[in-house]
Amino acid sequence: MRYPARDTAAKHERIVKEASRLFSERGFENVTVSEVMKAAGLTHGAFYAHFDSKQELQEAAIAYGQALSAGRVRSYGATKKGRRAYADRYLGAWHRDNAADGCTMAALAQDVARSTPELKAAFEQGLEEILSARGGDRKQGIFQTAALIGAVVLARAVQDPQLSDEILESVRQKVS
Amino acid sequence: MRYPARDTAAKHERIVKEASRLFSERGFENVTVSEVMKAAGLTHGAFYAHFDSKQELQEAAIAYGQALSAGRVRSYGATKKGRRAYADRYLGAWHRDNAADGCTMAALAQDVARSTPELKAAFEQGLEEILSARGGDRKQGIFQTAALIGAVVLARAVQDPQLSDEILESVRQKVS
DNA sequence: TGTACATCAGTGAACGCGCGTTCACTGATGTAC
DNA sequence: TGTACATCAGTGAACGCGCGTTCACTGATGTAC
Repeated sequence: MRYPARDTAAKHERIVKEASRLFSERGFENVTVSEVMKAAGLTHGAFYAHFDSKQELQEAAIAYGQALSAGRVRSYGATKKGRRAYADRYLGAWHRDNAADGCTMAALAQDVARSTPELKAAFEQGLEEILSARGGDRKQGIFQTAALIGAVVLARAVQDPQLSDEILESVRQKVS
Repeated sequence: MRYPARDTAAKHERIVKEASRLFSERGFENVTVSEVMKAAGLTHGAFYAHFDSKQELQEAAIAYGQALSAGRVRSYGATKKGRRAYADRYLGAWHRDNAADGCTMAALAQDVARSTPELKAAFEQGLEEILSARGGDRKQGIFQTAALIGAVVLARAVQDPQLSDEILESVRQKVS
């Protein structure tokens, strides 16, 4: 049947949103098109009415996730205080334990690094928006962003919860 | 045929070594058992004479790669000068462009984060060895390690070579 | 305004390919006597 | 020392499963007249 036209855009965004969450949680390769569509409340066949390929969905998901991150940075404000508060939140246990709703870069940067130029371009555009939203010195922004990402990536990759906490806490203390 | 017994251990290590290189370059999911065995000069069927599963190979590869990294850190020395030289090398274009022969953490930390406790344990043990080999203040070591990893991960994930260089250079300047 | 028809998002079965894993087989090596 | 035999790393074909993608079909919606 033909479905209400104005619902289509909403469904499209729901697919992208669920893809972003699932990819962030498990990586591109460990999430199937069917899973994404199911999470969006549809069947897998309809996927190709929205995207040409899984690869294209990955691009949309990265762009979406990066835009969310940029919005979050912006909401903290481009001040010293704002950046401090953002860093503390970023380095918190909640963020470490909820990759699906966390920073796209901390979840998928290595997957992006191995992928296509298009995907890297979407990632890069998001990074630039984040750096701009953050304000302050650009070099310092890059440095701090790298430290935050590295900290969360490490904290998620170790087995011992105490060491994981120690990593987050150490970077929280040292990051300006 | 029965093959020379003393060659077996060498072949086993060759499999692990090639697995470590290929996994670092393309991630666990994008490398097949056949590819690893071919790189080691064998056919895929023989794989199961060495390992119970691909998962077990991943564990061996992470342990191997982390041990290599620890050795590299150790070779630079646990001094301020040594750490400085190590950081400069780590943040160089060569390392960014040669993930196969680079730091396991910068290549596979996110894959490990999504994987089994066994894999995380192997990763963690390597990290502890690296921190110990690095010497100096532990918190500072953790912070610097996070910044280095984050920088290389970001530099590999962006599309524009100039931005990639800028990321490495910024972190090189800011890292103590 | 009412009617006929084209559209196209969505469904669910099916296809084809690649991957991890298994298995029957090989034959040089090491061991028992 | 020589001979018979068990071993087991390695080979390559095969299996089975899951995934991305395709496709024939549906039927409410929007449009032409």
